[in-house]
Amino acid sequence: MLTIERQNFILSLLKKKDIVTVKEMCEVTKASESTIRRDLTELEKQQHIKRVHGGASLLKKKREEPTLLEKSTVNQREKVVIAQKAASFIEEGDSLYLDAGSSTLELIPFLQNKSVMVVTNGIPHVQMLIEYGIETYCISGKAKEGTAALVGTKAVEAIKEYRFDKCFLGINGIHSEQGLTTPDPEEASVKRAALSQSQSNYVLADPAKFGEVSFANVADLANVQIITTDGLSNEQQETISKQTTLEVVPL
Amino acid sequence: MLTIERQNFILSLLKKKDIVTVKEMCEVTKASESTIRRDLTELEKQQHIKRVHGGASLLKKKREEPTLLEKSTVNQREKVVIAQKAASFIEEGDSLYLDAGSSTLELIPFLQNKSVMVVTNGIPHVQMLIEYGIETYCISGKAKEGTAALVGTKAVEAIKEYRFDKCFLGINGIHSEQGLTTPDPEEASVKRAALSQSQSNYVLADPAKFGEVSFANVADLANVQIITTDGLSNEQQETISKQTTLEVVPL
DNA sequence: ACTAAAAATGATTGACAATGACTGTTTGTG
DNA sequence: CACAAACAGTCATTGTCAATCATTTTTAGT
Repeated sequence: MLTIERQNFILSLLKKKDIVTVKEMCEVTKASESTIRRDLTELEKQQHIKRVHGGASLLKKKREEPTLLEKSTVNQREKVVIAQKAASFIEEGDSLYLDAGSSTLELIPFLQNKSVMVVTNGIPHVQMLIEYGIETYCISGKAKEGTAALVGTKAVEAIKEYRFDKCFLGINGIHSEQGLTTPDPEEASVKRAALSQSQSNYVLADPAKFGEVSFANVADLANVQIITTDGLSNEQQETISKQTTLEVVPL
Repeated sequence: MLTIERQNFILSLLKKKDIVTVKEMCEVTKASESTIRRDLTELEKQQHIKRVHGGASLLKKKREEPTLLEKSTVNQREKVVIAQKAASFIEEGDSLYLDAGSSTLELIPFLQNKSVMVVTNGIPHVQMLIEYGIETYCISGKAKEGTAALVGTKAVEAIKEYRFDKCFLGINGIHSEQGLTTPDPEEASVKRAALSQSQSNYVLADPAKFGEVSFANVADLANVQIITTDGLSNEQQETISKQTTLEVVPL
């Protein structure tokens, strides 16, 4: 069995089983313990797995994120409606921050002919913005696999060099006590930086995000206005409304 | 069995089996190991397969119907050949700068599994780099319509925060007296900044660029190594060679 | 049809990568 | 603390690789 073949095999095992021991891997691949260990070392270096005493587990288990493409088909209609509402807040001459992610991507078509200035950390966003002829600035940072978002210290620093009239964020979890949360701490820092540089802050979120809690905290609900479609329970709607402005758009 | 016949056979094997060893290929084609290796080398050069220790696997197929990435088939072959030569200078662990533009884009497939670190100012480059699983950093800057390059003061500043082992540039004009030139002064500044932060500098240019002069000067010929395909007059070749290293790759 | 040049092939080689066995050390558990 | 499992490091062996050369096959020119 070839090296790469074996390593892929280990990865596929992990996808099914969450945690696999070294012994198990030796048996199924017919390779020696040494070899398996070397594979694990390498796979860990490539950030694919996390080694634990006795075996290995997938790096991103609880903090799993669908890629941008997967996201883009689900809730498409909702996203467009939300984006349209968000766009209604934008005024001529505004300087905006667009967070990476599929929700904010839908906002871009509504910016055409608005003479706004946009800063973003999303690679697909930059592409789309210039296609629409919008004045676009991209911040620096490390490009994240999957979502094509720019993150890291340099990203945070770069954001601090701008001031925004309005900031539009996507988010994974909205919770009355835990506030706004997202799976990746790196992305959370970037979002936080953007918030701090902006006058008004908007969060674009479909109803499924409410009540959810992800790993990394971004901010309190009080700091932002939330735009969503209807589909919330009255109870949820009331709890959130106590803490911040909640815009509910009919589908 | 004819050469082409055999190579097609190898490809068909791969489509079924994902990974095929050299030994297997020898058996089914009745060819020697040497011959199979030569086939593999060639198929890899044509970007059809990816060699792994002990065999070969198909190159990632997820980009079968690309958009603007694979646009002009004009000079496509030239660009690939030049890119391949350029890639041969890259060593394990290098930190690289990839200038925006289509020439350097062709370099990316050759970086797969090379454990390099790449900084770029090209938006399509970032996209492609992360698709290939390469550690990628994007600099900040204003996004230029048309080329999707990041330029401006912020871009220049951002570049100065890195050091590169090697820097790969595209260029519009190469002239024995006017040096390297490009139409946009903004882009020229960015290129210059990249050059100043890098140990070794390479310019990727097809023969049509020689003798041309654009508006903004980037650097003198002496500062860079030029990689091109044949198609230059002896006179041109001689003049340039006096000033700098000229790598001429056969088509 | 004949011959020289070019291309393809198979065998060989030294360099290098991958492997499995073995070592002593570290880590978790009772 | 003791003990076994898991670990990283080293070594000899094996497998794989690119480079080279001699031989055969194909192509081109006369």
